[in-house]
Amino acid sequence: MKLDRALIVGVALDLLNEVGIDALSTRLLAQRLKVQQPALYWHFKNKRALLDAMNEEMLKRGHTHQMPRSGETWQDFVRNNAHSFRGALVAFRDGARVHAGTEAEPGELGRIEQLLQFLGAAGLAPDVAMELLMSVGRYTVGCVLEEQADSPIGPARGVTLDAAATGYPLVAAALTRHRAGGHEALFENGLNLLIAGAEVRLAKER
Amino acid sequence: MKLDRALIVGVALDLLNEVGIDALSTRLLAQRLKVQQPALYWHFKNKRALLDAMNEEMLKRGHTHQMPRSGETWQDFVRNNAHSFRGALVAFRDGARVHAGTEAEPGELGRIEQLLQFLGAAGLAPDVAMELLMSVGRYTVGCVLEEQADSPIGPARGVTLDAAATGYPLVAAALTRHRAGGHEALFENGLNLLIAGAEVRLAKER
DNA sequence: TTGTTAATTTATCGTCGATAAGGATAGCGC
DNA sequence: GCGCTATCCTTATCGACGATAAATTAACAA
Repeated sequence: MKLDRALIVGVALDLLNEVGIDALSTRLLAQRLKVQQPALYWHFKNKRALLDAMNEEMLKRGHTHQMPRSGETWQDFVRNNAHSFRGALVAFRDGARVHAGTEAEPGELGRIEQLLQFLGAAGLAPDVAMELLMSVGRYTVGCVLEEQADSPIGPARGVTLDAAATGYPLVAAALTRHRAGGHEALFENGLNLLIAGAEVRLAKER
Repeated sequence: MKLDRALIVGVALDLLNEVGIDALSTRLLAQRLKVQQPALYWHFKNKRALLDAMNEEMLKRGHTHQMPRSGETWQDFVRNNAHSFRGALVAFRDGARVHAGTEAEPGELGRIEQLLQFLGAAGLAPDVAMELLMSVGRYTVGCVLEEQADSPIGPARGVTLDAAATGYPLVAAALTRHRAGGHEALFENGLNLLIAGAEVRLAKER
């Protein structure tokens, strides 16, 4: 079987889900590809480049809602866009850590220009819109990073936390409410705060 | 010179600022301490434990505003608290990456209980207050992570980005506005969105 | 058939985190 | 003062990692 970048990235993503980013070595990946380790360096100049490509593929597969759809309000777009981004990161083990290591490339500028245009039509000045998008992006990465950080295996952590919360009634109350919604609900909540905050800023500036 | 945990952590933090987290090896640290590398393993069971201790010290030094001060509104507290947290992370090179690797320890529960009590007095239900605090925390980590990610050396990146933005008037406009405030203003902006969002949620639930 | 380019293997480097085993040092009962 | 013990550090070494150099094979054009 002949190698190429797409195949390597695909298998690397599979492997990422199996072993996590800390155990994802070039040697293990090469073994899975039935190839010697240095072969990878023909297709990628170093591991960082491979991880960048994995990040790109991850987003390409999962981040489907990059542009506003027809009839979408700006609030809905920001919300859907953020969920799409989060979904892409959550879809892979340690997805957020893979993403966080990459440097924001230019080339996305055309898309961003269109977004600023869309949000501008709704009354958001370019800088305000940009700030909102960046805030949501950073919030999203922060959320998924923490979400994927805990519980190497098993939900033991949650139990321990609940037990420790005994004696702290308010914390306990808040925790049980959280347990219901899970990570996604928690994410949605902060996202709503950001959007609501942008709404009042928009209302004030009119 | 005799070693102890505090000395090791202190020198490790100095070294972190000099070389960054990727080059911070146990060997380099040991050399700086005029000691052989395995000596560190008497005081810390592994490197993870050392990084945890560095994180703890980092927050202890910089995160000074953990509890509300007298006369502080809940909005001011959340804002000040977040700035204090951010300040602690920004104070060290790769501070956010050091922090992001650590797992949220229990033991902070007592403090959180007090915070929920304080925010509760302002009308925020325990779960709402908790969600706000967590959202702000994750947003903060996401922000600093990205802020510390770019520009290994020099502001070359900003220039390249500006150049690339030519032809995208809205992006260019937003960028120049950002250049003025820098990372801190950008952080403050998203923080204000979160707080404003929480305000409207509070107003609605009354 | 020969020459050339692309793709991979073999061999090896230097560095890393970590462990095992032993030596040194200091305190302390006796 | 002697020996016991716990603490703290050194020496030696391991296996795994990312990466490079050089030799080798495969593919294909002239």
